[in-house]
Amino acid sequence: MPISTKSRPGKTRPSKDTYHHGNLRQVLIDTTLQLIAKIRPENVTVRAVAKLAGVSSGAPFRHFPNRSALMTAVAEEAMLRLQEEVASSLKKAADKNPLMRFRAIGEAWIRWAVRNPSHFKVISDRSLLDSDASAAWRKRSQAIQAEGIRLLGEAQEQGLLPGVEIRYFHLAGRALVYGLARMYSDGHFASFGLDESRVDQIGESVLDAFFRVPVRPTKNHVGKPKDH
Amino acid sequence: MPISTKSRPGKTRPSKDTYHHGNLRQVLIDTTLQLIAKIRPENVTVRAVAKLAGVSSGAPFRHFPNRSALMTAVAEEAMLRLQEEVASSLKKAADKNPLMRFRAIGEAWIRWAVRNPSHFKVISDRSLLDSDASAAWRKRSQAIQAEGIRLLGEAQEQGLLPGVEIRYFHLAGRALVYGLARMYSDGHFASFGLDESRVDQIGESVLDAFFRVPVRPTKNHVGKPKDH
DNA sequence: CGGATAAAGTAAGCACCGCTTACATATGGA
DNA sequence: TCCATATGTAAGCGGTGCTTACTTTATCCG
Repeated sequence: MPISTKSRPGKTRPSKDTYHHGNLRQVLIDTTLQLIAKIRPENVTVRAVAKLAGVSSGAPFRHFPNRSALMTAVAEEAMLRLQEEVASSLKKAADKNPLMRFRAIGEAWIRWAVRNPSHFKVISDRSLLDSDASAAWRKRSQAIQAEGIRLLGEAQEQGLLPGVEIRYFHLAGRALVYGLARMYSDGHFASFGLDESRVDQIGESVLDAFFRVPVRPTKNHVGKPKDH
Repeated sequence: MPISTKSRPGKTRPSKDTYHHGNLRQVLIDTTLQLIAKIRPENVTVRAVAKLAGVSSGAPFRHFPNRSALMTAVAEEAMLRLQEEVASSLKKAADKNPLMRFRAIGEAWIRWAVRNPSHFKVISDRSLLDSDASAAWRKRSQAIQAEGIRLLGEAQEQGLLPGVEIRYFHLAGRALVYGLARMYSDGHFASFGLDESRVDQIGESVLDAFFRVPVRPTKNHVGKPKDH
């Protein structure tokens, strides 16, 4: 079980002693996440969210103009967490070369997608979201992109990427990481003979392949079975 | 406009002069594709398909047990086309080395996804499909996988992939291509500053980056504006 | 304070959805 | 020829997103 269901940014006091809820907006967001952890996000209904939150089926529409807006609010939280994960990953890799720090972004991406499957689902399936999403959403997403491109520029200056167009190398990295996370999320792993519980190690190996890190002969591929 | 809407495998004679339709099953599949070309597949309703095909809203359920089964039938056609595209791509690359033939599979994948967006959409969003899809579907998919791994094995024997684990190199290639196609399909290109009409050339450049093909100095990046 | 006003809840209902049931019609084999 | 079967229709069930009309509560200002 991911920790997604625990509320975070808001206080989430679902005390419904009074007629007015007090903090229904945040409670609805958290409740939606709770449901996405159990059933596919496209099957989450506003009515079910309202019921679980203990309000009438019309109440959510006082806080969100429509279902997509609710999902978009969830996506905003998701993107915030991704940005945090990326920042923490970059801090850990501060001493490494720019190419490896670029890789650290990819690792953070995969780690985030795996540990927050509910968040990832709602972000990756944009049909659930408002057509032009929120400004905050776009900003965070683009900040991560910009950092990646900056790092690749540094790498090229240091001669780490001879003859490579960084614009497309960046896009390739993004597509790689996004594609892998989505394959995991969509349950494609089984048809590739992959063990879902080893997704972290698989992610590392895939990045090794992308960055052409030579196979380490004594690499321990056992790994812990699961931690949840 | 993609050619997806043109019927192919069936004769598709939607003549509804008689009470009985004659070939409703195939007509429904083609009609579904027509609709997916216009609206998101998750918004395609059975009722709308039935109406467009000129039958009652209950008629489709004589041919498909549920909506997912209809979508799965569309996906089967899609996978058939993908396999054809891969086969043709491999035939053209017959004289090249195994690594470049592996790349040719990826090129076919992207080309297929771009030219048959309706098909791609229905295949990539597995939540629309029956949980365990069809046997034919899985078989075709796995045949393509097997060919890719075989080619990488050959490449390694010829020393073209020193120190790379082919299992993960294969997975990386698949994730790369799938991720790029999905980014295109989901409209992520705009937020990456990419021109959707140049997707073919972008795909080539991304594969260049993945395979570390050096930048060709005189590469003409102008290209035609659009052909549709 | 206290009362107007706005915010935020409820209940009921609309059109549409996937899917089922009961019935009507056509087809093809004995 | 006749009837079993395949395949269409019409009507309807429960569930959906969302709206409307109404009710209750919080807030703010004279």
